[in-house]
Amino acid sequence: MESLSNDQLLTELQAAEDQITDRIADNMETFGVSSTVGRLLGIIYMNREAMTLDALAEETGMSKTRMSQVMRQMLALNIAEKEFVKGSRKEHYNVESDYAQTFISLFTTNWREVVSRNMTLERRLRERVDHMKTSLSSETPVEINDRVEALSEELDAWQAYYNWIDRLVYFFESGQIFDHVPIRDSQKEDNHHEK
Amino acid sequence: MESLSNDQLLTELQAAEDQITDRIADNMETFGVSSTVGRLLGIIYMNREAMTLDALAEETGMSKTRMSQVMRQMLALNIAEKEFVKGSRKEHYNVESDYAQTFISLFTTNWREVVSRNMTLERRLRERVDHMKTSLSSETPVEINDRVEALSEELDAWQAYYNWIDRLVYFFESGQIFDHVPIRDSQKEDNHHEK
DNA sequence: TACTTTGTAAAGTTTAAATTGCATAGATTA
DNA sequence: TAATCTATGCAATTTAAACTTTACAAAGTA
Repeated sequence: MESLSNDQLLTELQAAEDQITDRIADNMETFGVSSTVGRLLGIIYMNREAMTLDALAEETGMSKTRMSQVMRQMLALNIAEKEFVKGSRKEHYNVESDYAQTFISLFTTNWREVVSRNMTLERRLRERVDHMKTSLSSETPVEINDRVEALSEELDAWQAYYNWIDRLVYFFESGQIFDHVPIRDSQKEDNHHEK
Repeated sequence: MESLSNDQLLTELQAAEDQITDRIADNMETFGVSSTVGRLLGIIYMNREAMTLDALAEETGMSKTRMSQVMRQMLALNIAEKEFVKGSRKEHYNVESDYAQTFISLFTTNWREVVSRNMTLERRLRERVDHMKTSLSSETPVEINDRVEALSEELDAWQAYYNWIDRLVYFFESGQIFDHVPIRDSQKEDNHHEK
């Protein structure tokens, strides 16, 4: 294989770094966030230090307004933070540099929100079902009785599920997950679990 | 509070069931699938038995073509399956009725795909980095040296991360997660973890 | 055989999301 | 105080996704 000139090396480096950025962006979509969120995460991460909105706009070729919107979204998702840089008035944004930590932030932020939305509705529905139950009598058609009963059981299953997710989120957030699935695989050679 | 007539009960039941379906659909978006996927999941789930494309189209008011598209997607995601019904030539589709199992199917399907896409790229990139390394010499500018080194370390971190996700997926898929976060919470009274 | 029924591909349309350009508030400097 | 610069709200536009219509192949039925 040919040895590479310095110029070729630089080109290769840039290409490889860009591919990593692209893939980070790509993977981020699995969390249901827009690809630009992933793009910025990749760019700031690979830059290895905090960046301004202007720098990001420059890098992506997008408008500064969009950069502002996306960074705000990332702050809300807990995967970026503002960083003070003395001597500069501009806001500098940095991202979590630990992949697994980013995973956990996104996972917990997303699901915590779902759990919250859900438990509220569950409480409201349960009140209504209880009300229905008090309206049942011996003259109520059996079909209706069954449906109310089924609905009540459905709410139980529902509650159990969201309670499970809630505990799951905590399992991740508290770091307990790392006790059972450690970052570094203990089995060095055979690092793939059996089929 | 007023007691409800049978007609009112039926209306209330329908309203509650619809709200559950809607919320299932809503929550499904957290997995990054379209809301219609969630809608169909909710409808078939609440129907408690397999449904045909025509029935789904009827229920949703959408075209049969769209139902076909979405069901195919759900099969790919492992959250639905075809079910043979004798005496009918139509295809009948059913869905997983266990919430937690659905969660796991979606989680593992999505991330397994990410891991796969990723490991392929990682291998290719590593070859190229190795090639770059052989091209380095004592005359190579230190800046280039550093970047190659940084890239190489980045690939290590990357590999460790995806390997972690791979093991994480297995942790869910194999059901080990339930050993540590059981479906039914053991602490009945205090079923919320401390802040 | 011709005639239905079912499911899906291809192409076209509609709807929703992402993105931009402009305008402006707030903060900083001179 | 005016002059300047940053970040963001908002309306307008572009782009991508969801969805529909039409068309057709495969398999069944009469």
